[in-house]
This record gives sequence, C-alpha cells and structure tokens, in this order.
Amino acid sequence: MSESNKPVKPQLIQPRTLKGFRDHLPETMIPREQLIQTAREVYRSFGFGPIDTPTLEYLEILTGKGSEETDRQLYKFQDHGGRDVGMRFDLTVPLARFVAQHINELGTPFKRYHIAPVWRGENTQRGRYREFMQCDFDTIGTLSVAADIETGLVINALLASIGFERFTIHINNRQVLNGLLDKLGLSDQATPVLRSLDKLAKIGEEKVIAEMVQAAGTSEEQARSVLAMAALEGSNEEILQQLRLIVAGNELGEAGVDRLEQILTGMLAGGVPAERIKLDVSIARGLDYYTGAIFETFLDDLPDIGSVCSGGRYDNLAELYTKRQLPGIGASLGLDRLLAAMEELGMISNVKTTAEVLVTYFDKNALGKYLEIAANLRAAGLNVEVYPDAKKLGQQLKYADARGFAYAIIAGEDELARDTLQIKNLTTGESTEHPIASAASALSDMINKANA
RNA sequence: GUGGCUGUAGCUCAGUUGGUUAGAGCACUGGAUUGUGGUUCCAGGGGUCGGGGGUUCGAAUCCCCUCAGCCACCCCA
Repeated sequence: MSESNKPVKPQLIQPRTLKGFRDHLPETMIPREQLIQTAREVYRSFGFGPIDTPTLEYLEILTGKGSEETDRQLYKFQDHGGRDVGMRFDLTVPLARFVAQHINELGTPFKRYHIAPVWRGENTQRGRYREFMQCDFDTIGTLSVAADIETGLVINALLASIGFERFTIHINNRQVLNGLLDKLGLSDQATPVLRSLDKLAKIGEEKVIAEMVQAAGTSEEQARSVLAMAALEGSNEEILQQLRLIVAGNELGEAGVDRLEQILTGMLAGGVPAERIKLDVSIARGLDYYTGAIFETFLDDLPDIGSVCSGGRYDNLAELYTKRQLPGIGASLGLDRLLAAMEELGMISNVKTTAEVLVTYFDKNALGKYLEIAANLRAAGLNVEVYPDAKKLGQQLKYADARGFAYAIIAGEDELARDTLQIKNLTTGESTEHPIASAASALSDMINKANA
C-alpha cells in the first residue's frame, strides 16, 4: 500500500472543559440535588419563596460599586445588539436590582431564596471554581431583630436537616466592632481594619497587628485594642459582659451588644442548642457592606474547611438602584464546601442510581409483562428501572449491585406461569415470591420497614 | 492577576544516565457444562505519554510555548 492510499485520519476535537468549569456525573449530582432539595424544603418551611433572575445583566448593574477586583473577575462582553453585558458573579447584586424593580409588587417584608449558578473569572484552586452554585436566602425590608434571629434558626435547620449534628454558628455584630472603632477613633479605617481582623485565625495576632499598622494606618496600641476585643473568650454570657465594658459610653457599641444578646436569647428560644452558638467578635467577614449581625458556621469535625454557611445584615441593599431604603439580612449555604465535607465525613453513599428497584429482563418474550410490572410499581410511588437487554441474570444482578439498587424483581417463565414474581433484597440477598397483583404493596411495605 | 510545583490508560502510579512494538493495580467489557450479584480464575478493549514546536540518528525522558490541576499571595462584592 502506498502512502497516498492511507486513510485520512478524521481530525478529532479534544473533549475538554474550560478552566474552573466542571462536569458533574450522576454519582456527584445525586447528593448535590439532594442537598439542594433539603435546602429548598428548609427555606420553604420558614416561608421563603423562590425567585430567579437572568444569568446576564446590564454591565452597569453589576459594576455598580466598581472595585478593581470586580472588574478582574467579571465575565463581560457585548451582546449581538452591542449592549455591554456581564454574567452575575453573585446572587445579591441581582437581588438588589430585582427588589428595586419589583418592591411595589412584592411588598415588605420580602423573603426569598435563590439557588443558581454564578460565574467569577478568578484563579482556580481546590474548592474554588469559575462556575459554582450559590444557595442564598434573604429577608428584605425589616430591621427587626426577629429577622436576625430567624436567620440563625434557618442556618441551624439547614445543617441539621442535611444531617450534621456537630457544628457551631459563630455570631457577631458589626455594630459592636464599629462602636469600638468609633471609640478608638478608627471609624474611617473600618474597612481595612476589619479586613485584617478577619485574617486572625489564619495568620495570627502579630501579623494582624502589623498589617493593621501598615495597611490601615492604625497605631500599634489601637491595633492591640481591636485584637483584645476579638480575642475575648469564655461563655456567651461572659463575652457579652466583657463587651459591655469595652464599648461602654459608645452608643452604637452598646446598642450592638444589646442586639447581640437578643439574637442569642432568641435563637435559644427558637430551639437552637446552646452549644451550637458562639459569640465571636473576631469574625468580620471581609465584606464591608455588612452593618449588623454576622453569621459564620463551622463544622466541629472539619473546622479547617472554613465556614459552610455565612451571611449577615446590611442596611441598604438596593441603594444603587432605588431611593427607597431597603434593609435586609440573609445568608448563603456553601454547597461545594458542604459536599466536600460530607464526602470526607463519609456522609455520602455511593449510590449511582435514582431508582431503588431494577426489574430484570429475564424471559425475552415477556418484555410487555416487565413493563407492566414496572408501571404498577411506579404507580405505587417507587422509582423503577427495567433492564434493557435480556442478558444473563447474573450480569443484570451485577449491574444492579454496582449501581446500588436496593431491590431486584425477578420473573422468569416459572414465576410468570404462576402469575408471581420474586422480590430480591440486594442488601441481604433474600428473595421472596409474591403474586404480581400484590407485589407493589408488598415492596412498599418492605421499603417502609427498611427505612423505619 | 503574581509566584511556585505538577501533567504517562477512566482512577492511582511505574517507566533505570534519552535507545527498539510504553507497563502494573483498580475500574470497564466478555467468558468459566446455558434461572440469581458483591469472592476467585481467564481473556479483551482502552494511551500517538495534556497539546504544539524544537534539539537529536533516536524523546514519555532535554529546551521553548500553550492548556489544565494543585499550593501560596491577592480577593472572596
């Protein structure tokens, strides 16, 4: 064969995904969707309603605050009509626009949840992607401490419903910090001071002080005063007591401590176990738009993974878009972190099927019968898959086992002649024979018993 | 965005100072006297060594570029 007769290789396109963007296989999507479903149920149980907003917004909506960092991370381009547009990088800015636009239809208080992907063109790292889900809930239009308390209750309910028992909700109030900064004459440097303070756990006391002196222009003494407050330890009651002394004489600070106390007692009254709540003046979140309560939630068994649910109160959500003042409070569940934690803690089963029952395709002349059996089981509320090929039974069971099915239905010539089928429990290996007519209720009973 | 480390089958890796048809385990597919899985045994598919270019008689192995992953910084609205 000469060179020219060689078949031309088709030019394949290399299958790949963009940096920071991920595919999700069923085995990871199943727990992911379960988590989202749980969050949805918890949000709804408190009366939050679902909303959605467009992926793309006018660029000016997103760049409103216009920091350099925003510019660097924002995905932006011109659409076919020459409009400058950007992809949302969080759900809060779209919420602000949404609320400003619709508040008259919505009325206040307005409680919504929003579970949707956002995009940031930042450098990737473990757990940091360019496309990821946010899972937010917020209450807009009330300054009441009841909304602050409820935020804590929702956080508690979220984690408990997901299956965590050992976690701690750290609570702070920006007013306390601001009160102290006010007292120290550092009000104008609040943002850089708090940004440094937020790094306390990460880089240690001395470095934070150094950074405050250098970046925020405080004196070393001022920096130490801020640190002294952040380092307060003891029971929640003891911390409250010491805070009162520290901010004494400063109106803002005193009000902040009062508020903190109300949140604490409110959460206890709302059923949050005391050991899950920790007043922690050191958490400041890097975000300078928080003005009141701040929440961060850590898993006791995996504190290093960071906060899995964070949020806080902000005074004026929509000030860029409306003259109406709209205070709000809310928080966001860290979906990816939580899934990583659950994986690490062995809380995720390796079930790769969404159906619990596999109807085996045994007698190749009886497909119609199998489809009928499956339909009856589905009518009884079960998720059922019919194996598509009349392969050897052993292979079908192997498939069922590998995917994590709980039950297999086996009906060959013998059973069908008797109008019966076998229900095989794949966990125990036990097999029982039932009349086809009553199989659905028998199987439902078995599943209910197993779940009880 | 800056700096550093890494990149060999789906996964975890081996591959001697550059030398012939690139290997293992797991996973996958099929089989082991044709109605029952998770054990065992056998066989098989799958890689142009992330991609492109260069040095060389010869490169997975050296050099450059690029893409991707990880770590730190930055940042986390």
